[in-house]
Amino acid sequence: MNPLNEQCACRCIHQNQIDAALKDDLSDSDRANLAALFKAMGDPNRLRILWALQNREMCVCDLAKFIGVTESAISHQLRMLRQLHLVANRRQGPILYYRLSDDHVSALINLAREHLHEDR
Amino acid sequence: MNPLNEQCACRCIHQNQIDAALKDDLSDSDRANLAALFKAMGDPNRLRILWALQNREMCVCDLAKFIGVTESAISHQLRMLRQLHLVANRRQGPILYYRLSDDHVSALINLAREHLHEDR
DNA sequence: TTACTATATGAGCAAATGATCAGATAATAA
DNA sequence: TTATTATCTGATCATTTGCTCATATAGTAA
Repeated sequence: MNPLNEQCACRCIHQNQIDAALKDDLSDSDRANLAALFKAMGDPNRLRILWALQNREMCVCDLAKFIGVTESAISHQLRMLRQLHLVANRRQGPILYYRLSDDHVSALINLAREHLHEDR
Repeated sequence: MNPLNEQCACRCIHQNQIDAALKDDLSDSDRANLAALFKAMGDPNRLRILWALQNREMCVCDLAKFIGVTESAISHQLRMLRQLHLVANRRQGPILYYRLSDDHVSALINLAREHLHEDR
């Protein structure tokens, strides 16, 4: 053992730190759900959709033209965003108007922008 | 034109909404950087790393054992997290101790957890 | 210098992702 | 009913991702 106690038997492990990390680790479901949420926001096109919906409702074909992909692609993306409760919609005749489902979405985006724009 | 003005020449577009969305759209770099940030947090293993680093510094081999992957895998992930300014490190001898680089990371995770756990 | 250890890097590959296309479904109107 | 329109779904495919393995680099000590 060296005096700093920085080494260990099996390839440098600080076992107490590992045990502590395991003890307050995220639950399986929290981990999966959190990752799914961030992953959903981690695609440029989905992020653009969310950003645009901060200021207005939009229908599928509006979003398709806005992003520049097929309506099918938008519909697939909106399904994911719906399942994660990031967007909600209302029907008016044959048209579905999409909006952000709550304030957390905007808050997350703006917090992330703060991180990006902070001085270093 | 129907009375609700819900239709349009080319497949249901509300052109004014699209124009407005384009006008206040994210810049290319903001969009890319924001998406990269969320995408980085959108992987279960990277999220576990960030979560663990909220409460303690950890070295590469600690994290490898904690997550259950090779040190190489951890090193690759930490490089990404470093480049996005999500983690920082300090060297003590041959060992690099990693930590969260600022409070935004925790804030983002906790805000996302609020979203997940809210009543619906 | 050499030996040893912690971390980083590049190649390669299986799995996941995000798009398109074709076709299904749901709502409106004739 | 049928026709039309908006949206959704499933199949498919090129690209991206995240891992492991082998190797390179950097720091410490003899």
